[in-house]
Amino acid sequence: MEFRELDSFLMAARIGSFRGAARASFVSQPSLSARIRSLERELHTPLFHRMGRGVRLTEAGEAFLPFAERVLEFVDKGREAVRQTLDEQQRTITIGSARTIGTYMLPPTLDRFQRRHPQVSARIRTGRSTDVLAMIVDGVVDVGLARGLVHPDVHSIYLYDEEIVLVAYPDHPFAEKGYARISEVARQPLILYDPSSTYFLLINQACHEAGIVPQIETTLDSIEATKRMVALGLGISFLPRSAIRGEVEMGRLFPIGMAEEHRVYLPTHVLVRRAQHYSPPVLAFLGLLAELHGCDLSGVVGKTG
Amino acid sequence: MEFRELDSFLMAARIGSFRGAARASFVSQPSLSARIRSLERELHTPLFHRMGRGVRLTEAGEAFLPFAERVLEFVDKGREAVRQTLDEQQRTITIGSARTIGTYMLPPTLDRFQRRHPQVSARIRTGRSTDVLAMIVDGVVDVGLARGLVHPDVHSIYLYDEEIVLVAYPDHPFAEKGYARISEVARQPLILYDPSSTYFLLINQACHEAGIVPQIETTLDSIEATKRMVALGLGISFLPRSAIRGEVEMGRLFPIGMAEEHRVYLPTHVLVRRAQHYSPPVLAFLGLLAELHGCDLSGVVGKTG
DNA sequence: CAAACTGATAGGCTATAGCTATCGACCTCG
DNA sequence: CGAGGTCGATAGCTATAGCCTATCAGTTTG
Repeated sequence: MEFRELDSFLMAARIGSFRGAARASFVSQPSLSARIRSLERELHTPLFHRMGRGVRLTEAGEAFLPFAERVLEFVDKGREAVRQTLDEQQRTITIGSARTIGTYMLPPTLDRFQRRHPQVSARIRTGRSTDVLAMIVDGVVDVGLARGLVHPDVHSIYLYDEEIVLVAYPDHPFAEKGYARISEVARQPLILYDPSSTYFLLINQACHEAGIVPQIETTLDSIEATKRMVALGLGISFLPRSAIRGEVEMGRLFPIGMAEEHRVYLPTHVLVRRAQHYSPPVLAFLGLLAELHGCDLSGVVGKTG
Repeated sequence: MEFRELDSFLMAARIGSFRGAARASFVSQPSLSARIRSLERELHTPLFHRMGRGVRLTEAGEAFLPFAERVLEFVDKGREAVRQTLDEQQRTITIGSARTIGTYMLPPTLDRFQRRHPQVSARIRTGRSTDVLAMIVDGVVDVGLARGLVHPDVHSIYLYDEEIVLVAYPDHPFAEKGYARISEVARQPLILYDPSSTYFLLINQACHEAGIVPQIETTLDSIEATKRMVALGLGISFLPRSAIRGEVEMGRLFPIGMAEEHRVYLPTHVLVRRAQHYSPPVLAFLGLLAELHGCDLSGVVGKTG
């Protein structure tokens, strides 16, 4: 069965004549006759009564008609669905962001992006780095901001290191000194958030390498809540430097310096699904990131030109 | 767009590899690739991400998938609908019959038909001759039994003449004589049925030709009721000979002879829609009629062999 | 690092869908 | 009643679209 056969069938049924249908379909009458004949042969029954003047549907033709119509109707709907998807792709970008990693970097970046591409609307989903990877793999989001993760279907491009700094309240002894040694940290009550996150893992790792066992007083699930608890003097914490800028300026939190070898860095990567084609908003967003952080995207978007 | 393209698209989407889909579709991998490429070109967008190993649907492909599925689904349903129609055509015949003309001839004919073709079920619709013609034209019935009518799309084949006989009750003076003259009929109260039927028209015509004005006492809409009224002695009537056989044998009605030139004959024809192909039951029914009445069907069914 | 996958590409063959020209049947109109 | 204008079917030709095999380039895997 061929679409042109269905087309000719419907046209002939509507017009009531092969010649007329052929004229309307811009084919010769023998061609249209052949199409109908082919369809009839496939269905093992005539679809039209050929009379002196014009043709008339047989019962079988009458029965087939609505299905032929719906077939072509669904082809049209499919075309339209693809068209809409493309349209939407031109105007939307969906970004997945790990909370610690992308949350404080994303707003200014996004602000800049939307200034440059005002017609593009962005949707943000947050989660842990592994969740972001899953979102990328599942196609739920177009790009992800997370720590570097290895997956055969995902490109992971390094952007920058987020420094995790020791933070105390302004009256804390560390704040007065302005720095602390790692051994001293072990004796202080620590407030950390999201024990399943990369951030948590890195801090534990750093402590372990320094041979100390941190005294974890509290864990909670929000950076903002952690900042407030530190500000209230309930303990000290490790937090991303970009997350505490405002509080430091207002004098409510105080960053504590540490020896070079004990500094903790959280690497931020941008993740995209391996594909040949990326939508214009995705390409623009990746371009902006490359521009801001000086990273190399040639291995990702350079593949097809 | 072509069906084989949709087929290949669905297969590749399901299997996740062009090579595998090609194997499953019994075509070469380049052919399947070409089909997909053609579809993508028509939709102005890639439908698959080609990765090192296998392929993965793009968003557009994901959007198109359900429509492609439904298109093929409706093709199948259309095929099935045609198949069912054919099946039913093999087992059913729908007959339209004019009440006066076919009612008393039809039951024995149909009985004979069903004895010969026990698997065929028959549906009967009744009406006046003009109604039967309309049923034929509309395709509501396969064959019609009516008076001969002219319509460009309808074959009308003469079967036999139904004699309309004068009928009286056994004690009537005509019955004692056994015959009557047309002038005598004019002085008798007449009971006729269905003033819009061909039967009524013919009787009026016969009276007019004989120069008499019939004294129509009663008209009603049923032959059976007419027979009962005649039997009760309320008047005399003209009725089809085949319609009164039973009552005559039982001595409740008496047929009155008339002069040759005043006899009324109602010609019975079989009507079929002009078509090249008739279902086996229709052909069998027409064949039975030809056999019973010795008529010639070569102009109807002989067209295609 | 070789072997075994993946899909893309090139070249050649062939089946087919299209065309024009014509035929036979039917209807219409002078 | 015959000429002309419909109708769909048929025949013969041609261009092309779709298929195949062979091969290439890249990726994954043992």
